[in-house]
Amino acid sequence: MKALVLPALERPEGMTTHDYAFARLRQAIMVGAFRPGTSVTIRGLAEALESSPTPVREALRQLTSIGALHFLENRRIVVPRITPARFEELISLRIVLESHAARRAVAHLSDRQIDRIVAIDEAIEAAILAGRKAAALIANQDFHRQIYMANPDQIAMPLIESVWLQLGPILGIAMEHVAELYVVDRHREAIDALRRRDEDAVAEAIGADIREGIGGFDQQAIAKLLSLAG
Amino acid sequence: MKALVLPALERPEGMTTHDYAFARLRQAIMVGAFRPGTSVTIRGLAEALESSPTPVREALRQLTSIGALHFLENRRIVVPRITPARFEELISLRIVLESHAARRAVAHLSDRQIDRIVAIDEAIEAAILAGRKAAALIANQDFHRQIYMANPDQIAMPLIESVWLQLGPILGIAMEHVAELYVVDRHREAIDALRRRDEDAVAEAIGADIREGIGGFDQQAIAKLLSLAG
DNA sequence: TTTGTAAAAATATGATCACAAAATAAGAAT
DNA sequence: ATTCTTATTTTGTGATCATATTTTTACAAA
Repeated sequence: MKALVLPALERPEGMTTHDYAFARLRQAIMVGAFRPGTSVTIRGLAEALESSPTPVREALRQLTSIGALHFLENRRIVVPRITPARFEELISLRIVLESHAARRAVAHLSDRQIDRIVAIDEAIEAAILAGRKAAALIANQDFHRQIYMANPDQIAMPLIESVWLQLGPILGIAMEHVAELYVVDRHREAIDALRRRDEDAVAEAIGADIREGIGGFDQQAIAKLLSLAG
Repeated sequence: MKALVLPALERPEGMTTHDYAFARLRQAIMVGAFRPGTSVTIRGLAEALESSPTPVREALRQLTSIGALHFLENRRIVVPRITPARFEELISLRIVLESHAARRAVAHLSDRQIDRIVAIDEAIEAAILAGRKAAALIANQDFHRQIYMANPDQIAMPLIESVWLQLGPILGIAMEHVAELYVVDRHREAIDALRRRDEDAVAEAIGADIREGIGGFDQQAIAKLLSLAG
């Protein structure tokens, strides 16, 4: 049993052990730290997190509720495997959910907020140029999140993050096998549409961004990645 | 502290205490057994379920992950309140998610499966005529679920159920204040479209079903319901 | 080598308990 | 009566432990 290492994460003062375990495990999955098919144990993670089974088990149960992990009938806990068909489903769900969320956020975005989103986009490009893959991924998610969250009554964000989590493990593999990031994104187009408050154009740009970005790997490349993940 | 009663639910042999607690609480929320704003306690539910805090807390944590409950900063656990704006967001999300899920299920539905869906639709009408509101609600959900689940690689169902759960408490209130159910549904139209394997028509019918069904209460009626829920 | 069986180890589960935080109740001061 | 303070009760949190299930290992039989 090799010792388990999780990506570091700051623990704010006053945060409960459970909340910290959940946040840290969630981030680990989100950035692809676990490979598909990996099995984890409650005790093992409790040790890695320097706590006890109880709060860890609660965190794991939550993660299964949002599709990030699977409890098998055996009571084994595994990182879900992804088939090409499942991958395609996830991407199409992203497109539907996020173009919808983007459209409904447009009316609530102030110029100030758009400026901040532009700054995030610049951070993404800087991270890509520096080869900081995980940082680029996080910043890219933040770009999308800042748009969708502008809608104060927004409901979709947790669902979208659930899809992101389910894509996490495959992203991890993709990052391993892609030497340099040449991310094609439509962020500029989305920003221009936001500035014009053009809801249709925003929805279209976000949809295209997803389709041509992570979802844009051709089927052959995906199949190869997924076979490596087996 | 009045004793808490939960809708009954059969417990399959071999089901863990945690799974049972989750299933029962989930169903209770889904059929509107809890009013918005209600606060629950771990110990109280453990007593009602004749178990201990540990498995109940795990179930509650899962339910918060899918938006069915809220852990406040106070550490109090409450059934979320719903504003008119939130309600509208939920309905629009249902439309987007479910018409998408329905469209992608069409190609996988066999004639046999469609026959079963027709049978469910008849069960819905029977329940409505008999005034069995909760049964009608459950059957209606089953109608939708059977369609979406026909897609074997389907990912959206858990997200859709999350939205259903968030609508549960308002449905409970609606059921209390509507003497007789006169549910307008587009199920026949959806079934006809399924038989023709017409994806666009199926998506359209499902969208209309949601829009004109639960979502079809006019804004004034919703506002009244929501004020009662406060 | 392969297959089947039994012992051992590892693991998930759920109840319990000590502790901390929060809410409630009770009483005093204004 | 109202407000503030204090004491009591209630409640969430997290560690621990006994138990049951599962997995792994060890070993015998084919």
